[in-house]
Amino acid sequence: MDIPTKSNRKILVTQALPYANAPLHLGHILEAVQTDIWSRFQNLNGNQCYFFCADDTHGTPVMLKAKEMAVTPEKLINDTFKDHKSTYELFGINFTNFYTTHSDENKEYSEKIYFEAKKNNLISKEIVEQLYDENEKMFLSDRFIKGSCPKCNAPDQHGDNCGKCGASYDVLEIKDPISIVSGTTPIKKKSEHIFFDLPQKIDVLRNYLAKANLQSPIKNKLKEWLSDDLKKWDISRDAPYFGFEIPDEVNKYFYVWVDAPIGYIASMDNWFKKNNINTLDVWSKDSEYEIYHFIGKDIAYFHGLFWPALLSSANLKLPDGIFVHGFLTINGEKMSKSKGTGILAKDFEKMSNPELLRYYFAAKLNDKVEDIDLNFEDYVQRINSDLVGKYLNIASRSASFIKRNNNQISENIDIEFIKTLTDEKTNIITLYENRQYSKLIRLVMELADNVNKYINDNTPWKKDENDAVNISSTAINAFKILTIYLSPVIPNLSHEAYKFLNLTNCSLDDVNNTLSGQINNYKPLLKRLEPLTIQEDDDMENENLINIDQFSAIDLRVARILKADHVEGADKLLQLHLDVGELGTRNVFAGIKSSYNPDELQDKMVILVSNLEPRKMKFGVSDGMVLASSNDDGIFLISPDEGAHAGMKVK
RNA sequence: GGCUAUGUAGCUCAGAUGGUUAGAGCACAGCACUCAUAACGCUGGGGUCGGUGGUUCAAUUCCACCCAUAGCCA
Repeated sequence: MDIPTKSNRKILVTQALPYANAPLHLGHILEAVQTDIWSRFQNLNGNQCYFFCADDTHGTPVMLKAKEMAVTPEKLINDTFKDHKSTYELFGINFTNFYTTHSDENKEYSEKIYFEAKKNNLISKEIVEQLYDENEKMFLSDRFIKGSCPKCNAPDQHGDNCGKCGASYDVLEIKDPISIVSGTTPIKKKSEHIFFDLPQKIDVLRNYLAKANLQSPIKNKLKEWLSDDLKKWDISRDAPYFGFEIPDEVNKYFYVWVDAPIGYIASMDNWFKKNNINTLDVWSKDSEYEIYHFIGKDIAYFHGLFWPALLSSANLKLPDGIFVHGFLTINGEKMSKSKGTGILAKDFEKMSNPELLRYYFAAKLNDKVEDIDLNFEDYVQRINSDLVGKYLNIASRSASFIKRNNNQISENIDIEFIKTLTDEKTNIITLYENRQYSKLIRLVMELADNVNKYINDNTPWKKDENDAVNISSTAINAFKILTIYLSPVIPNLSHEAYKFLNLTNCSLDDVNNTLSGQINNYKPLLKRLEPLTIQEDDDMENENLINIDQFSAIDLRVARILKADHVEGADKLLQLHLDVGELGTRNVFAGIKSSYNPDELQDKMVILVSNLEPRKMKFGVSDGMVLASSNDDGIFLISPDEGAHAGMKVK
């Protein structure tokens, strides 16, 4: 499906909202760069394009993360907001507005859309039975449950499917379920949930699929989902839940996936209000705006089905297109914190210039749903040979001749040669428009090769000064054109290049103008890169600083070992019965068998982490942890000085 | 387990709706140049296009199965 190429289009783009429980990683940046390049290109090409985003702040993971950090969810999302915003700035992401889903605007639009859906008979209620954590007084979604597979009995399996035998099951069927949140055994409990009647929207969705600008694999996937049994969508969560309360209900909250996409509208509304644009006009069915969402393949379901259905239920405009990209891998590996391959976006700055990562991503991005690999060796080669060796080299090698001419550009240039570059403008536009950035980069670099060849063939160093200046001026004009072509990808470098050329920001139309007057002395805009290494994080300790509240959250107690026993079948464990004074007695399994005999432990005083979540083990539940220091030499229990008695707090 | 996508030179990727010797950039080798950040230019080596079988006069391109990777579903 072709995007219209008329000019003066009004376009709104969004990227997926980053979740507010963690810093951004490079995968977030991949999407931001893809979207930002597209948005910058649209403006470069004379359209009005606005780019909106927000932090996605609601839901259980934020709530639990805040609890873990011993702060309020509001504090967590405020801090994360600042962090996300500054990280995006580092990579030159040029949002029109970066907002938050925890906002008045979002509440307003969530309620508005919900009421419309209700008015249109799309809302119903059903009783749902779920696992419930009595300790935390909360219902548990599948991801917060572990237990044994009901088919093969494999222990420690996730809520809805078994990693051992591949079986899938309802979370209620899992054997010996444990709440990951509290470590206790949940009970089954019923409660009323609110549902959105997705099946009623099937024709709308079919029609949408036929008309919208979607990549064919995504279209097929959505079709497949549509022809499966569409079920009603559970849009409520019971308290406690960090989110918006559902109006006219008691203790019911909107599921985060309801108000997250509505956050696109809220972010726009927040900015529109200050700029005299009517949000409902923009989102009306006969809107003059085009709306596109850039997302990762993991959330195609929500954006392709739920979101249009939700919008349609409130009679709003459906997005003109959804552009889906694949995941980012690093040096061929999936990003994973434990393997150390999940690079935080902020840490990348310590390794290399973020602007150059934009170029690298552009050189690999296309309109497909394929994963993209960031390979460090490839990255260095690519930057050095493309940007330094080809593109910037044109300016570098031409500038010296112009300098001898008092930096005066000649207007007597090789028009025919310049035409070979300006002739590519429509191709450049098409490639940007269709998000075929990798082809675009290849094309621009081919042009840069041609310019270098042109200089080589014309040997200005062998010519008299007049000819040399003409040849070099031709090359500098070519450099200007290439700079304009690349400017959505490398805005900062382009800006520096414009300064060298004595230009202010250029639009795509400016490729047809020739330079005149003086330019400035050329200073290398980029040095060749050395091979990249993942830095051992010097700031690691800083990053991991905890505050006093977090430390206070750990309840350390002096405990006396009443009795220690061997545990049958355990290689490393001893079972300890502890007297913890006012807290009573505790059963703890400690991995100290290699260094201690049970009888030498009797009456020994130790330090207990008393509020550690209980851990269910094969041999029973371990309720706490005793502190010990260890290395290859052995394990050494930590004891208080004489005089301390069981139950005393340690701080 | 079912379905989908991907698998092309050391690396990153184009491409072929089946048809003479499969392409580019980088890396590598040789030559040349000296304006430029040991940059640039020219030439060259390098691939049985994931594997096996089938359809066909002809397949890397179509079909089946298999393997690897990614994803979706139950």
